[in-house]
Amino acid sequence: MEYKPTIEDVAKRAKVSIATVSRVINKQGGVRKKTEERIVKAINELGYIRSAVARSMKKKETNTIGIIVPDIRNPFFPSVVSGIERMARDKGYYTILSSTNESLIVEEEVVKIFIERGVDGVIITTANENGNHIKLLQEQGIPLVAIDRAIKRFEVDTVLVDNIKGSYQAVQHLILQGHKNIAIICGPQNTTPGFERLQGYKNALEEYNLPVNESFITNGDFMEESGYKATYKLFHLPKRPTAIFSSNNLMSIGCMKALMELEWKLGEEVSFIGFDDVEIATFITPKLSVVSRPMNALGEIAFQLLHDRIHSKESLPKREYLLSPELKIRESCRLNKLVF
Amino acid sequence: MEYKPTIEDVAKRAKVSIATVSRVINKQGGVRKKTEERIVKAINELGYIRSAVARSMKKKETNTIGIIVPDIRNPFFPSVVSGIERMARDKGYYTILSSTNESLIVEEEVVKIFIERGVDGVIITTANENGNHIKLLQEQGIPLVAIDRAIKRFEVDTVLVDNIKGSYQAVQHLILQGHKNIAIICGPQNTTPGFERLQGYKNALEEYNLPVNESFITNGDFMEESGYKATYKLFHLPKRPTAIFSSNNLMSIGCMKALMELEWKLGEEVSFIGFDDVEIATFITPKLSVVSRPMNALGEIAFQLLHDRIHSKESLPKREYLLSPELKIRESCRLNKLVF
DNA sequence: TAACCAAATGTAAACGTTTAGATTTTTCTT
DNA sequence: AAGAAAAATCTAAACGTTTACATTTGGTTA
Repeated sequence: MEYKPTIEDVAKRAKVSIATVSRVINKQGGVRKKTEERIVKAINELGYIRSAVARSMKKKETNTIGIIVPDIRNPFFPSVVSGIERMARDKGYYTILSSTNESLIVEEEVVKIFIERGVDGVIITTANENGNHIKLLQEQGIPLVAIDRAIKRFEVDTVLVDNIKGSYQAVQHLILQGHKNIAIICGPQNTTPGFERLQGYKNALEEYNLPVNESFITNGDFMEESGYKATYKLFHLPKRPTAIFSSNNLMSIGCMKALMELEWKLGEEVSFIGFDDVEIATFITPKLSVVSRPMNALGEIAFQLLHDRIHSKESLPKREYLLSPELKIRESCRLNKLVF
Repeated sequence: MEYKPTIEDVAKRAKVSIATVSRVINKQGGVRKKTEERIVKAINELGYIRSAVARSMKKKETNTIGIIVPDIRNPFFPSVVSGIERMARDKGYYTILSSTNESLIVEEEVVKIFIERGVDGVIITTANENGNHIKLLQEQGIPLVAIDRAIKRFEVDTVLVDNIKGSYQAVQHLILQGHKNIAIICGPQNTTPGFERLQGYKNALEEYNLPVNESFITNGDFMEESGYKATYKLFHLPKRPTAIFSSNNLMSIGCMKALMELEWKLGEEVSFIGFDDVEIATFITPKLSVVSRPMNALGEIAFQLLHDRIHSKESLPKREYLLSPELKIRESCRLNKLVF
């Protein structure tokens, strides 16, 4: 059965006009019961399925929202996406998801495609805060919400986690355990989380009158490999740090791998705390302490904001959510023996 | 700039007909250089972006493929999806992804929506092999490829990993280490991987003339919790197994959590091997042995098959790929001391 | 039972493209 | 320079809906 019946076929078979068929498909009422039954019967007999494409064409809405994430393999994002998806499905929206691998170019392309496809809104964790594509989106009047990473140059609804607070607390915890030589594995400094987590680190040191040692600040790109390399670098420093704070989950994993290879004893020779919980955290001995984020909530709120904006007639003011991360103290931050 | 320019606006501005504009948008050639320049200029000045919706309407193709997975939070799927996506983007296709949480109902709904939206093809890991939705897809003539889980009732292109072989090898390895009391944590028996992995387990036992002990066969649903519970059950058996084979990654994690709580010594009192590699594998002591699958390849092949089918005029025969899993021996399968 | 009214149904245009076929323009040939 | 051939361009229909507005139907009232 290659032939796809259209609303016209249904109309003919039920001996009514296409307008009435449309009316029953869309449950608009105002159709005599008997006619409706006839139409429903025709629909079933023909196996008619209405074309969302034609509908979108006329209504100028697609009930689709685009989601852009930098890396679908980072478990943080599936969790967020999962939150978005559940809410969206509930409201009759569907999601089209793209992972850009942190590529600015791919991200711009994806946005372009999303616009072509007429998405009703976009939720983005941008790899490219300053890109031209954000402007494009705004020019088209397409609602946008930024998640996890802010977009400062534009007025955009935003839902973030308090990175500064999170990393401040993490580093503070380390300090209170007596650590003075605390290293950080940074994320990219042109992203909100990368930048802010370094900021929180610095704030904590300053607060406790600890000097900032530039050699303890290592660069990473939120990928596992970079956490691994950074750890090696730290290990080979003339004066090693006694504690490491990693700016994200993947880099934490890389860091752990390096630690094992180097036989740099976690919890004894070096304490550790990471941003974002990781599956391995509770399987490593000692168990990893982490800053954990409410990922599902992040997604749900993001969709809610977007949905509001899609359906609001007047233009809403910019709204910002700042969720609190939670410090999960486990076992990887030990008292620094050197203190005593 | 709320107003969206159409092809007609471009045509007016460039003083040509919409047909010529269409020709340059689609790079079909046969347009004088000077005219083309004028048109391109007009496009840029107006910020024209062609409507994919209108285009799809006319061309009856959306350049979209639908992907259905049972659980986006299982890291196996992001990896597969990532493979699909990369290939797809390369060929100008976009993906719309839905995670069904193993729900048959959600899966049927999603398929319905995909059809409405006119996807050009579907890649599915079904939670519901026998569902009516598969038939629907076929009736509509929408190309379909099944991945990871077969759909036996219908003629469907399929790309699987050899589950029987994988679990056979895993269990064989355990047997060769001297284990006779080997337990399995099963997946749902109405899915290909769930069923086949049990089959491979049984085959191995039979091959080596070992009896099948029903109490060693525990039921799981591929979710972490069920692996956890199954392990507890095994632990409290009057006669404990000396080795456990877990049918998937999430259940392996659950199993590990239980092992730790129960202080059931991994590698000493109980050996372990799991289907699918997991992040935690190399962080646990002893390191977990696993059956690992080529996830990216899975996705890439699946897309390739789908793409072929979308573009082939004649109807292709059913094609099946069976990829080989790889046994990664690490440390969690020790010689069974009871042997000696 | 005629006239009227509300409810039900129908008509036709519009949404923004693509494309077959018609027409015009340019180029080539002699 | 005229005519033919080739190239460029245009016209108009079609894709499958939704919807404003027009028309018909059936029921109610006087």
